[in-house]
Amino acid sequence: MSDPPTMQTESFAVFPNPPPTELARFLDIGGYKWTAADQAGEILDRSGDADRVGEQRSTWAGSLVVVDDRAEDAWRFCRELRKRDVPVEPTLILVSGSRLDDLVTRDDLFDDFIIMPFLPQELEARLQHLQWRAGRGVRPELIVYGPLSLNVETYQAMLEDRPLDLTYMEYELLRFLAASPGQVFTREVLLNRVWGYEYYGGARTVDVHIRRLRAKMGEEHSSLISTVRGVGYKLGQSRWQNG
Amino acid sequence: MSDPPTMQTESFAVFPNPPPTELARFLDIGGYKWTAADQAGEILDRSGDADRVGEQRSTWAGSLVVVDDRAEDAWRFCRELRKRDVPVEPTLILVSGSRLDDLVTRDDLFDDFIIMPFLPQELEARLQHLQWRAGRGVRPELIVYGPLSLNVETYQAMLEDRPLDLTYMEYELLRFLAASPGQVFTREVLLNRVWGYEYYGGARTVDVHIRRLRAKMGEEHSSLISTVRGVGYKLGQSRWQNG
DNA sequence: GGCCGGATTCACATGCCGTTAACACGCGGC
DNA sequence: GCCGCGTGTTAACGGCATGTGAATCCGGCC
Repeated sequence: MSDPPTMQTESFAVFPNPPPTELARFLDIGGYKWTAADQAGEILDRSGDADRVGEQRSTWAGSLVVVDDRAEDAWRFCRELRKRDVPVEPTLILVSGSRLDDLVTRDDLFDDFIIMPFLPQELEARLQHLQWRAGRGVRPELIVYGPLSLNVETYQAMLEDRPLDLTYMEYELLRFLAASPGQVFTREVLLNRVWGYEYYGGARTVDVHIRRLRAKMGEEHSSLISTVRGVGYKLGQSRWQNG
Repeated sequence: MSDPPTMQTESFAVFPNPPPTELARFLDIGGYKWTAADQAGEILDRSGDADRVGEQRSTWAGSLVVVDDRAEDAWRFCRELRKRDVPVEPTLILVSGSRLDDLVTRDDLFDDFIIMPFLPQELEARLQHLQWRAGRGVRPELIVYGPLSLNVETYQAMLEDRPLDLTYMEYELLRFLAASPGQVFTREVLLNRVWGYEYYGGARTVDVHIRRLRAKMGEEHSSLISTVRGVGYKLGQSRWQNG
């Protein structure tokens, strides 16, 4: 039936190794997984061979190829990737303005390109659009804390790979807490930020919703939300406290 | 009127009218044929009707849409073009850096984009690459999700190999949902994206169309569209593993 | 140990919100 | 013009999420 939300073990293949710092920074900050290589072989070896033991078999979200100094190597890299049946697509080319002419007659080797130096927002948008074209949709926006993960787009919550079905208010409250794990929020703050600034209700309302959340989380995880007596609630324990 | 019979008079549809001078200059210098318009209707009228006398029937190489001041109009332009059976594709968006955010969640409306102000060489390369892609027919015309499949070109919907006959609005709504399976859309978003930004109507309208869709899908498949209480609707199950 | 403030738990009333049916309007065809 | 159809609106219904009050429990403090 409907496939589970693809747990992103998918990573991007990046040429060259090491990639330009601005690219590495972008990928790391954006939370993308990536693997750099100088030879297409290194990538392809890691793809197939499920029988290879002890090593994680990777699937690929696409490839990012920098065409600059080592232009010939870069294009060879692309050509290699396209040859194999293991799709490491889509391919996005990062090209310096002076090498724009390299693109002509090579349309078959890439799916999109971007000029360096690039705006992070532009690269973000291009990657997203490529993913969309590939039928993968936008990569899910997830809030993860320990065993808990919230998919903001589908309004789904998972606890240790089991779905948690929450009501609207429960979800909103949990999402707010999970957005700042470890931070304590007073009931008043929670009422303002989750229920809305114009909301005037008793402070007990928060208590009850916390209670319902804990109940749905089950006994073993109910302590994920901890009470700070006299103050309010927070998600998770502070590390320095008692331990 | 005296073009050689083999000569296609393909030109680019351009929004808005008049386009920014830098774009007009680029097109003229590059020897591209183009026609600017403010309404998609002007473009579409010029497409069909071969019997229309004294007026040149045009075929289109693609469309160039500037998203800047009149962003809403621009997106409506794109949407109109995508709806019709007359393909005015591929679509390239020219967007100012400050409006890059407009691109997210609109992946279905364009094939590529470029940031203004642009390098002529970059636009040249993008147009060429788009043409190359178009020749290969890369654009997917089938949307498939589980037992449901939509043929975007023929406006036909199938459910478990049985044809579903849907009205126009029903089809548009279902297509929009199916384009991002699992993602929840509020009624407001659906009204904006499916009915159009200029549409102001009651939110109940969405409910009723969802109801009609579910009815036509039959009892066994009506759960394909799931309700997220307090939020909106989405395509796909609320829980993906047995439950 | 007793007192007290605060947190937890339970039960219940309320009203929001999704569902559904029925109707009104506009448009195109016969 | 009439009729059928696609579409949007309105209203009634009903379920369930939500909020509230009260009882109970717990932890800290004198």
